[in-house]
Parts: sequence; structure tokens; C-alpha cells
Amino acid sequence: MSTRGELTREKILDAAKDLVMSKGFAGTSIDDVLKQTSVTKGAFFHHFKGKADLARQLVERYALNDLNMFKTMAADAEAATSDPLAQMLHFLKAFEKYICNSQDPSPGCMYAVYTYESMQFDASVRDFIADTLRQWTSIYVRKYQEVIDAYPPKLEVTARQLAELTVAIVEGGLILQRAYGDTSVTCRQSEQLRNYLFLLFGEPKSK
Amino acid sequence: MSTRGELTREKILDAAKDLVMSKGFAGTSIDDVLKQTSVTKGAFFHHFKGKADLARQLVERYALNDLNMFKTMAADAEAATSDPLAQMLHFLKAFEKYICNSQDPSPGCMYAVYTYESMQFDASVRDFIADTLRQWTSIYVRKYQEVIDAYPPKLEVTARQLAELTVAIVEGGLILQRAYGDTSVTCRQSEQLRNYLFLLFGEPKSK
DNA sequence: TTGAACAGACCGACTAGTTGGTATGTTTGC
DNA sequence: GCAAACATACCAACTAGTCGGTCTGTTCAA
Repeated sequence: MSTRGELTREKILDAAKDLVMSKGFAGTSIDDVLKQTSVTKGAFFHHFKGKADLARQLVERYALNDLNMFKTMAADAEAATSDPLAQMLHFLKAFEKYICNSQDPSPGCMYAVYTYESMQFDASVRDFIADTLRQWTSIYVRKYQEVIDAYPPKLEVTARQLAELTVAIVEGGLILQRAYGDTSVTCRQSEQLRNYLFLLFGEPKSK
Repeated sequence: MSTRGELTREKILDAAKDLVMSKGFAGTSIDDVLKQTSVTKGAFFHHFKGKADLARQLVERYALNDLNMFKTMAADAEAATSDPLAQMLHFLKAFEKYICNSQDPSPGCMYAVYTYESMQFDASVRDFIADTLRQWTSIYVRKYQEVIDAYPPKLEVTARQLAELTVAIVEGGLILQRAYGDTSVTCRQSEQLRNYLFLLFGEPKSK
């Protein structure tokens, strides 16, 4: 699988990810990527049809990695306990651990980058982002529905509201984290979400 | 105050804001702004030293408007009631009304744009964003501290945590809102925050 | 075993258009 | 008349993208 060509393609995508994350997509030129990777123009255009193709491949790879990590964490939580609320809390704690232990000083979300430069990209890329984000929330929706079914909430809430809130808190946390240069912000937001869930649903019955 | 020159300067900033919000800063060229405004290059460089200066003036004006609106809403809430919790809820509802009634299909936060293209800008602009965001949260911190002092929270929380959560929920909500093209997302997030505050502090004693 | 045929990976000079920015002149309102 | 406000022509650097060619490894028939 990791032929020579595949290796350079990955190298390009890795560098592009870092550059896009710090300067945005429009702010990153192909020459920037080439300089960073010592890859030549010919090689670049051998692997990518153009800059738009780079954009697409970049976000598609990101989404794949992202959903994989997400699903691994979810499976982890499901293996640890059968109680939906305990699973959710387990998942959130795992996420907090991951974010806090990341040595990246200014991490961020690729979807957010693309969303705030949305008009740069053609509709299919925008749709892909929206779909991925929807897919992401819909997994949360299912989980939260199980929680709501098992634990009558103290206030009327829908699974969708909680799912969107979960995603929004992470996205918002990452922005503050980047702006402040404080790596612990997103963690603290996630803790607050757990607080909210505790107040809504109480303690999980079984550990 | 609104001399002829001031008018074109405002016209440029207005157009630049729209463009930057939809394509990002690096994705917006000076020529784009000129085309949109029918202003000539000479006029542009008469009012702005360069693109970096446009960036600074843009975000400074945004911060000014933003903080003004924020303070107006806060003063409104303080005029309506003297109870800190009731003030906070009043403020959040006013904010929700403002966001929901905005006809802008894909609004967003200029700070978020700049934060995700941060390496485009020099350190002073980045610091300005961080300072403004800090100023924003610190007003929340003071308010939440009053709430905590008056209403013993059901869980141990700091005013800072709640303040950051408030900002994060809005920032995250705006991203989802843009990505989905759904104008009601941020509102719903804010409602969830009010839910959390209700569970933490209960009903305000006085309306 | 060898060498012709082929294919994927890569090179880097080149181009047409765009970029931010400047230099110089003209208009406008007081 | 004078300064702020604006217009126009221009430039050098950079941009994405092209294109003819090379290098390296594999396949396969003789």
C-alpha cells in the first residue's frame, strides 16, 4: 500500500494540513507546500489535479481520520459499560484526555477552516463538510436518545439539541483555545458539558 | 464626522467585511473589494496603508461594534432587573432574538475567521483578537460571579468556566449554523446554556 | 537472460494571469 | 490656493497550472 508515490502524496497532505491550519486554505500557496516538503511542482501535479483537488483530498482524509478516531472512542466506551449515560461520560473523558495531551499548541478543526472560507470551495466540498458534520452529530443523536430513554431528563431536551451542543462546544472551545494559546480551554468546556449532563440525567446507575 | 472620505472608508470596510466573512481574509483580494465598491485603487490606498492595515481597521471596527452591542444588551438587562441571574437570562434571550432575527443566512464571527488564519497576521493583530476576546469573557466573568455569589450553584463551577462556555457555545453554534445553512442553530445552543444555568442556579428569585 | 516495451513517478523551466503596492497626475470642497 | 480625496497607469513578485522530458522499476517475449 505504501508505494513510493503514496508516500509523497501523504507527505504533501501532511504539510498542507499544517499550513492550512495555520494560514487558512487561500493563504496557503502550492509553492508553500512544495517548499515545506521539498517536492517539485511536477510531482505535486502528478498526484493532484489542482489546488481544488488538494482541498478535496485534504478534507476527505481528515474526515476519515476524524470519524475513525471518533468511532474508536465510541467503541471503547461501549466496551467499558453497557449503560448509555456512563458510555457518554466515558467518551467525553476520553476526548478530554486526547485534547489535553495533544502537544499541538494551536490545534483546530479543519471543518471550521473550510466553513469560514466556504465560498472558496465548490458546492460539493461544502456539501461534504455539512454531510460529515451531520454524520458526526447523528451518532451523538443516537447515543443521547438512548440516554434520554433510560434516564428521564430533569428538563425537556431533544437528543438533537444535546448532540449539536456537544459539537458546538468542541468547535467553540477550539477557537478560544487557538485565540488564547491556552491548551486547556476545550477540556474545560467539555467538563461543563458533563456537568450539564449530570444535572439533566443524574449519576449513571451502573459503572 | 461623515465627511466624503469617511464615507468611502466605511464603504470599503463594509464590503471587505462581507467578502472576508465568505471567502476568508487571504481569499479576499483588494481588487475584489474595489470591484464590489467601485472604488479605485488610489482611493483605497489613500485610506489604507496596505492590506495589513485593512485587516487591522476591519477587526478594530468589528470589535468596537461588537462590544457596543454587547454593552447595550448588558445595560438593557441591567435596566430590566437588578437580579444578576435574571439579568443573565434576559441578556441571553435578547441575544437569541438578535441572532434568530438576523436575515444574514450565514453569519459568523470575525474573530473566528482571523483565528483560523492567524499566521497571516502579525502578532499585534493576534494579540488584539485575544485581548478583545478576553475583554468579552471578563465581562461575563463579572456577571457570573455575581450570580454565583447570589445563588449557590448545585455544582462547583467558577465564573470563568461559565464565561468561557458562553463564548464557546456561541462561536461553535455559528460554525454549525454556517456549515448547515440553518439559521436557528446558535439560538438552540443558547437555549441549552439557559437550561444549564437553570439547573445550576434555579429560577431567579425576582423578575 | 536479456532487452524492448511500457508505466508510474518525478523534474523544472515556462506562461498567463493575479497579487499587493507605487508613482504621478487630477478633481473637489472649503 | 491648498489639502484631502480620488483616478490611472504601471510594476515586480507571486500565483496556479502546463508541458516536454527523464528516471526507475516491471513485464514479457525471444
